[in-house]
Amino acid sequence: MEKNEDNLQALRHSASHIMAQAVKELYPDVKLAIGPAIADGFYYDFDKKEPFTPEDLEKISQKMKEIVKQNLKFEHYEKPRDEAIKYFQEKGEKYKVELINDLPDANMSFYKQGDFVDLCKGPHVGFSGSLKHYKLLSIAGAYWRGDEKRESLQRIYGTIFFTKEELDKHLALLEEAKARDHRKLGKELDLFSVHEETGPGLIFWHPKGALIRKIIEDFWKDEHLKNDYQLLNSPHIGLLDLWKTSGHWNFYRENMYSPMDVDGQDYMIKPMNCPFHIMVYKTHLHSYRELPIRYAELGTVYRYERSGVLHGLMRVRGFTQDDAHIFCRLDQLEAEIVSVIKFVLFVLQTFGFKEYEVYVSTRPEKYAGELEHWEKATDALKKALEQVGLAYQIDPGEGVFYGPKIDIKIKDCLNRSWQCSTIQVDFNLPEAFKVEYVNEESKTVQPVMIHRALMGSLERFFGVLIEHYKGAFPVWISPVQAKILNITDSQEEYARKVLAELKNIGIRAELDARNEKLGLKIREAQLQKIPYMLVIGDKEKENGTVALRRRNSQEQKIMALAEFISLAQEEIKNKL
RNA sequence: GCCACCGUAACUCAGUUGGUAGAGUAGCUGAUUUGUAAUCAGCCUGUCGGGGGUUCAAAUCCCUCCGGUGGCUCCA
Repeated sequence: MEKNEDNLQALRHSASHIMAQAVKELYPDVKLAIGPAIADGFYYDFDKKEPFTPEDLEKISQKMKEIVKQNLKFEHYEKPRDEAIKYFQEKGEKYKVELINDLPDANMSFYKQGDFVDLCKGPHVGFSGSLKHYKLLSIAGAYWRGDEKRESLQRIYGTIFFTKEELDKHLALLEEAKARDHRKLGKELDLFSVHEETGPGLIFWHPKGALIRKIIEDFWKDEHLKNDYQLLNSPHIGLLDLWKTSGHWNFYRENMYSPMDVDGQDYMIKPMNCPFHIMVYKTHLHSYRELPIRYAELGTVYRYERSGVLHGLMRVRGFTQDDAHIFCRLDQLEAEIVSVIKFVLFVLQTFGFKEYEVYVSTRPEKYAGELEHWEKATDALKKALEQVGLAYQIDPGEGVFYGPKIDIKIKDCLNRSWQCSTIQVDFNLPEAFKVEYVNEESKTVQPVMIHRALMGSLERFFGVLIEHYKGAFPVWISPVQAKILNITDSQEEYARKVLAELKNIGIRAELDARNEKLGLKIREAQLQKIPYMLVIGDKEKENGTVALRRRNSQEQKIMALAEFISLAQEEIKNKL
């Protein structure tokens, strides 16, 4: 059999059936839900009273082995729907009956291997004998049809490949992902923490993390000023009425915290920055000549997230968006979106992210504003993407309540994607807040608003950055760029001079002057993933040199201090 | 929020069928002045996540709350 992608899907789908067969043989009372192939494996959902244990997984895996050995044929056949319903009703498979009831076809497609029969449109591999290189990975809860009001099922995840090598490679990838986990590295590199005492989903940036954040923020602000944005700062709370006007109270309440009483008035902690930027805009009457007006802010927002979804820096309850709101004329919309897309790509590429997945999300069921506006805005987003030459997919119904959006997911070095950047068109807020400008004919007109975030949130972006680089940040971002390691006390004075000189020209350097052996100092600097280690012994002291060792090689290079400085400056300038 | 699992020293983890806790690292003290990934010795460290219960006795069993993990759902 050929080993192309489609066949891999068939292989995985078949593995899911074999797993279901094994489960049915071991636990006959289990009811079957669904079991598809997914991106890197397969799963099957079961309705079983007692929870599956890790030991069960082992048993199921063994049973699967037996089934594979029997080399059963996957047989395809069809049954008329009433017969199919009757068949599953008799077997007590209520989920299958429900599935059939929702299918339009007159005949139902079945697959059978050995005594195991499943409703399934296929395709499958020919024989169970091909299912050799699999592994069951985890047990998880899942709702029937993804609906939390319905039955809670147990899902078993697994993965399978055609060859042992591919399976091993995939398992190694999972290990590698564990080693890169930003929560683990965040602790090891002392970057951030969360505390039970302060509440989940609230991030504490430690000195090294906060320093990285400052570097990111400085870069961000400088680039925004270069790109004709103006920087704002707005408060963290505001009157509830504002959020009623904006529509958030109607459409976004489940993500907002409860109001707090201040002098008898209800205040909200902000989940978004947009209404505040509108306040600034509205302090003046604006001419069409001024547009587009671009307000940018690193705005910290708080949103209620269900406890089960919180995850390190990736999903939190308080975060800082690298937000901006652009007020422009309708005829400027497309060009403005184009320049935002270009800006996004520039920023992402600077941080080393070169691959993306782009989505255009269209109108959701709960929405504000007029249909005609939605269409215009969606159209502008698509056209802008086409103009920049970015391929995109449509995400139907996934837009925000006030307008359609472009989401750019970045792919990290393990090919995992993370949603960070977002560009959203909004006709609703200008209407709600009566945002205006004066046109050529001296008439007041409503501008269009674009909400956009390039990195999304500093927290998530930081998390992705940590995992992408495995904590070994490029020199320009590294909190400590150079560690000076003297061998004995007698070079300490020279080492201090080196330190002062590096600091003086803006290189972030530290001196490890402890009375320890060089091996230990190297080891610790290495574990902290510091890009430059500068060893200083008697020879270096006498000659005014440093012995450079980089974190990514064992090789040492002796050079004049001035030479190291220009080398480092060059790499920092080029954001390597 | 829901399902499952987990929560022992600052960190990583041991702790047999219930008999009130241990190892490495870190920290502190001292010795050592060391040339590219761990020098040696000594010392210190805990309401075993919180509360309640069962028991003569609970880190271990039960209940409950909090927090974490993997998913579901949702999202920057």
